[in-house]
Amino acid sequence: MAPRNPKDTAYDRLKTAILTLEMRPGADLDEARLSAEFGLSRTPLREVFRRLAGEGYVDLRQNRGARVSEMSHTTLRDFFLAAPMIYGAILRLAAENAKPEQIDALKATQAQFRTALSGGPARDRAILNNRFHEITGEMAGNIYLLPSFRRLLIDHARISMTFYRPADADGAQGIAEAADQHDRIIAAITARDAEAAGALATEHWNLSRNRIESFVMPGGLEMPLGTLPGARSA
Amino acid sequence: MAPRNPKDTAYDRLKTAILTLEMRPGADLDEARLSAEFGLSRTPLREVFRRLAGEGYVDLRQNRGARVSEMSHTTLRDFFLAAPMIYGAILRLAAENAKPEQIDALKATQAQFRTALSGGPARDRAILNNRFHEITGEMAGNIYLLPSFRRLLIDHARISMTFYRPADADGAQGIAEAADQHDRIIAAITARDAEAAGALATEHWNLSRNRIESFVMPGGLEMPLGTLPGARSA
DNA sequence: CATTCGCATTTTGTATGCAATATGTATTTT
DNA sequence: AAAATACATATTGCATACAAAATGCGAATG
Repeated sequence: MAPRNPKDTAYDRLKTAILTLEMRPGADLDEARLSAEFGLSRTPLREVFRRLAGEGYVDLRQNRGARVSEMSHTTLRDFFLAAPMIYGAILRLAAENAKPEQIDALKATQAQFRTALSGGPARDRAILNNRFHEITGEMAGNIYLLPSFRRLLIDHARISMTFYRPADADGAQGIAEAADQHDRIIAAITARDAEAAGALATEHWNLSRNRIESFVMPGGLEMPLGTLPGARSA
Repeated sequence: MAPRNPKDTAYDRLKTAILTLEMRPGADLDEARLSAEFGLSRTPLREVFRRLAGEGYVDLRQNRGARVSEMSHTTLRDFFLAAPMIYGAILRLAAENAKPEQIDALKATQAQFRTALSGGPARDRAILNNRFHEITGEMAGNIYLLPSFRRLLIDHARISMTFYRPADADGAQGIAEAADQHDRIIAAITARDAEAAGALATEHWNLSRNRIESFVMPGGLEMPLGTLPGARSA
């Protein structure tokens, strides 16, 4: 879990920073600054950028710096088109193929996630939720589905950060519900029940979508129009 | 289409070599030899390797060379699990979102493909078929589906190379059928008929799978068992 | 006063040399 | 003779120096 060499450290730190929105979409990555920060020369750092680019964390532009990959309205739409299908497939396959040690890892991560729910920082919640889903991807073990799945998880983490933040009552409710779904997912996988797992994927995404919808399209502020100067007050 | 700088040239040549099986799965890429061949130093070539690795063309191993990504029985199974779903989604979205100039590009590629069918080398057929599907991916324009779709196309090209080779009668028949399906795909996309496009995806994969099945599991050679020494001939 | 052009500065890209790691081979040891 | 080990060779990884490209700024011009 703890990478020794500075290169893997740089990779991990950048990855985490991007997932938690510590580095905002569109922000550019300064080779000089970061190589100094991680105590490593530009050459290996640039290789880390290439790797991150391949996985969808950053975008590279010719003769221009690397940038944290963007998120737009379009991507949000595309996201909810692709996510249920891919995640449904992943969970089905996870239920069919999960190895015992992977199930143990999933349970351990879920335990940590629950701990983070009661008191940890939003950052930890998002990272542990991400890790939970990463493991389901490993369980499925289909190398053709993983690239898209991993790409989805990146933006899922970033979108989630909005509602893993200091939560209002509704937000906390949603998070608790998500945690319960995780438990049911673990149960379905343990029971090798592909059907149930697939159904849970849909459920899990519906919850996510509802939370995001209410975030993107809030109820509307209840404020009267201002009165024009010269107009008579009622 | 023609990349100027040696870096893009290296990227393109390696990509093509891998897709056409000119570089076999598992073959290792010699930094020294290739950098000499492409007339560029090891540093940028290593960056090309990172890029190719991110897209699934090669695998990188710590302190070991880069290798052309492997294909096994397992991957073939995973392939046919994932392909119909992803490709179905891609073609649906392509029908919904294709832009006129993309449709033109698709038609142009299909024309070239047909030309290559009558007389061109197997290599060209595979590359043009690959290009055809790449364009449908661009039409769909969903950044979350593309990573898996592109990964599938790599192995699709490599698997296809087996039956785009000097074809027997059955093989030629299959290729002609595939070309016809391409035309129907173009028609569905032009008509913005997502349903038809999705159905054609399934059809297209069934054809592929049948061809591969008959290649992987051939009819069986009709040869009698050899007689044991000392056994009496009938 | 806005715009454009040229120059200085910053940033990205590439080459090379050296360090670290892996690989192959010959020698020694049992 | 087989196995293990030490050494030589080859290959990969990293840092630095230099080249090329982009950016920002100021001056000149309309």
